[in-house]
Amino acid sequence: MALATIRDVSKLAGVSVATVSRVLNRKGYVGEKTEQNVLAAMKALKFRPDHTARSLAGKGSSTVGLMIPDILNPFFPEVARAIEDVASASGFNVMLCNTVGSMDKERRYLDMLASKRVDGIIIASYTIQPERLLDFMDDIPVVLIDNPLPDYPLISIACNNRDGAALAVRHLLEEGCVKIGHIRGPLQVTAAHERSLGYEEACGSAPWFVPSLIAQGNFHIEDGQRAMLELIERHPDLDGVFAGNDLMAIGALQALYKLGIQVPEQVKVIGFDGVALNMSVPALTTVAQPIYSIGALAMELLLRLIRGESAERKVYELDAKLLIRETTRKLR
Amino acid sequence: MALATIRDVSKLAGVSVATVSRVLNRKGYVGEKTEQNVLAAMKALKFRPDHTARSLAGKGSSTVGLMIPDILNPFFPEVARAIEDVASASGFNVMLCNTVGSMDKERRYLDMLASKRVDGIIIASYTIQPERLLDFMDDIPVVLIDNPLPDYPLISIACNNRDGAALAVRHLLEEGCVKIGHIRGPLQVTAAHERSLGYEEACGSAPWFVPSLIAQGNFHIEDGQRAMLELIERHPDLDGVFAGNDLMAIGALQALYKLGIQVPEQVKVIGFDGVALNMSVPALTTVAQPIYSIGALAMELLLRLIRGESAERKVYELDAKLLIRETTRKLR
DNA sequence: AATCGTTATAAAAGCGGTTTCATATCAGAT
DNA sequence: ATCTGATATGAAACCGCTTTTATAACGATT
Repeated sequence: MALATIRDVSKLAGVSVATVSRVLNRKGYVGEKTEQNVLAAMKALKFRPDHTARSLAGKGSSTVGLMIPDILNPFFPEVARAIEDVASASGFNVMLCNTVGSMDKERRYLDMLASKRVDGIIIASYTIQPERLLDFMDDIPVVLIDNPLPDYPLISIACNNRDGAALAVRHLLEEGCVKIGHIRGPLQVTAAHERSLGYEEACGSAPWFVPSLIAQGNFHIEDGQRAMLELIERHPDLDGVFAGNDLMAIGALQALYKLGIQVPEQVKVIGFDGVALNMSVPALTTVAQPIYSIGALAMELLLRLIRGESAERKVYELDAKLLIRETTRKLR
Repeated sequence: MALATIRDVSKLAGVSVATVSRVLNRKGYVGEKTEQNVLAAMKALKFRPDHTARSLAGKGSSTVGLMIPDILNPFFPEVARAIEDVASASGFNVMLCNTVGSMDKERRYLDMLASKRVDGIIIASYTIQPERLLDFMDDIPVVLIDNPLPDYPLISIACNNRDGAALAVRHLLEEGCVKIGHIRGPLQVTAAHERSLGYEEACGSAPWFVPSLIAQGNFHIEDGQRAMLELIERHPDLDGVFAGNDLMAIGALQALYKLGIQVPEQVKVIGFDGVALNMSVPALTTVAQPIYSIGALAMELLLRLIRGESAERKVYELDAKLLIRETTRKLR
């Protein structure tokens, strides 16, 4: 059974297609009885309007694109979840675009999304070129997440990385640390940079501070392991570590475990992100980004843009908050 | 600047729209010189064909739907990643549908996907009704993952849960365990059931076996914690635990940590799934599903169906494999 | 010289909706 | 009795692309 069209319905109901369309969209005048007939015909034929045709005819596609660098990074599923929740509540679908950080895939996806006439795009990217974006935005609204471009007239959502980082370091200080190292993220990522600024803000002027207390990694678990080993070698008297993200903090934890160093007794560890799954043992203290809120806000603002409502083009900054668990403070 | 249409191009190139379409699709006769003209016109107008119109006119949408219960469960991002990789390599897009396990959302999404004329659907669901699915499959090819429906003529991909579970328990036995508990997953999930069958297969006839060695949970970390506490209370002499998935194994680990019980010295723990991120300390021994392969195979088979190529409608079972890490065997 | 298969292109008919415009009815106002 | 505005409905154009059908030119066959 091929799917029924609006014309089939109109025939069965003995009305014109225009009338069926009106019923479909609850728009324009339709007689009480006519409406009933049409509705009945639809039911009888299992009519399901063709979105494709509908968007061709000028309505939107009710679809938004979500471009992220890597769905395996637990941060992004949570963002995706929020976006999907908000989108779905407004009758929108989400097209998933995993760019694996490749600029080429990014470009191809952008083209593809435009071809598919998506109504809007949410992008998390460390490599996107602002000019390409601005080109696009004439036709399709865009919202950026995670990595803002403050100097361009576009909407970005991110958390206050600098303040969050300072929060983390101050917590370590309050818990009694007197020599705190930092495992910072990739140099080109703004968020990583901001977090290291927060670290320096909180302890850069301490008498014990030296630049060699900072190691570097690419946000992966293995980087955290390696960096932790480096730090301990350089500073055996280290008693606190602030990692630029949770994954590297986990890596640090694993390295300390292998070295036989007790956490939190000998060294305290704090991460950044607060990804939903709290899987480590002992449980990782961290600075939690409001990940879900970031995603939800991004989608809400995108919806505003899509509907042509006003929305200020600026960087929306959300606060991170301290989540004290077991790697900085002994239980009981 | 509104986007250029095929008519704009035809006008600029001084040919008919049919010719432009032929150039676009490399199909039918087109003169050498004409083609050059058309190509030039396309470039000049930044022409980008409208996928919407194209699919209305009978071509596919080059889009597949991916329905999963929860993107926050780390199993699914990995599946999604695989599916996206394969899809994207063949010029397909993926529509993300997070059902949060709700049958209602499932139904709505299925409708939506059909309305959008997706070319195929990959579904992971514990609640889907086979009849609805069969209805659909006349129009749209479907591939199931994770939770097979063996009694229906459709393609499912899953791992051999029973053998994998037996593998896990035998590993514990080999490592010297003499009393092994099991934290099983949700009763209605086939995979969880299969895994508990594997457990019983491997040790159900051991002299020490009693049914109270089996606790139950819903695949979440907290369930693992609670179940572990139950088991230890019932059997203080327990020295091994096989959890039905990694999340519950992590929960078990956390519970043991709080009880001050050493892992793996006093109690050994093994999980199931092998999700990409190995975050626990000590690192979790587990039975790894070939998650990426499951996703990739699902998408490959779906592509075959879409292209009308032959594909056997059966359950494709992939082997799980033991991943020995630190929760069952002391390092060095 | 008549016939035929290739090659090259255009005109037009969809695909399944939306929307504009025209037409018709009917109740109330004048 | 006529006019007017609200209510109802249908015919047809249109969205941007694909595809079928028609037409024409051309070299090769017979």
